[in-house]
Amino acid sequence: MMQTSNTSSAIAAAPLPRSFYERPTLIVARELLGKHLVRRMGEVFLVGKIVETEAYIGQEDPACHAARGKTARTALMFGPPGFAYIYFIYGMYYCLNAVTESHGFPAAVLIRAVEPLQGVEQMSLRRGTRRLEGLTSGPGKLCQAFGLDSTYNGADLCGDELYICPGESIPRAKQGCSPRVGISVGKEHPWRFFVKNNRFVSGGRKQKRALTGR
DNA sequence: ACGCTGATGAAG
DNA sequence: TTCATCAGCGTT
Repeated sequence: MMQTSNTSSAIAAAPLPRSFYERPTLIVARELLGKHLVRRMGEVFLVGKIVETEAYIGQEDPACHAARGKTARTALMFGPPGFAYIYFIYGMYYCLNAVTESHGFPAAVLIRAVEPLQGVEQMSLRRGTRRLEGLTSGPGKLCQAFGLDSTYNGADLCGDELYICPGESIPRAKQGCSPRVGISVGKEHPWRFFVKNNRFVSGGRKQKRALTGR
């Protein structure tokens, strides 16, 4: 049976079914809040509760990577739902998305932040910091903490290495939404979702500045 | 406010 | 082939 230790107690939950992802992206983005992102390395588990997401929806959404059509990079977004789309950005970071909607319609949910639940030591080592807050509060940070890079691009989120399973359900009243972070187009859509008053939500630089009034 | 860093895709 | 752009982060 599965080993049990302080750092890697077994996760009994099964991955969300593919049908979870094969729905309107805004619904998936909201419902992913509270779910558990899991990376399994043998008997060691890294687990985080998703607390911030963003929806990128189709070729009509100018901020969506697939807005200018299907390319080698964006082909995964056009494929079947429930797979990981991981891209490299700003020369240093990776970002994790879950492909949504039906095969042929390009859309995905960016996982922007998680609350560390399990494997904190591993995450701290990869991140090079001991500070719990800030360990996974951002799309680049969480990929670094979870050790996710382009080798996981296309990974099946319904598989057993990198997957998302039911955690808790976040009631609508505890969800917040806002425009998406760090984009220059498509700002009119409030397609960023987060768990209110959760300290692991990134917010992004502009939003932090906005909160402090600068 | 900037430097870091490299893939991407549009322009030529 | 060059070039601006970039769904970010850390330091200043």
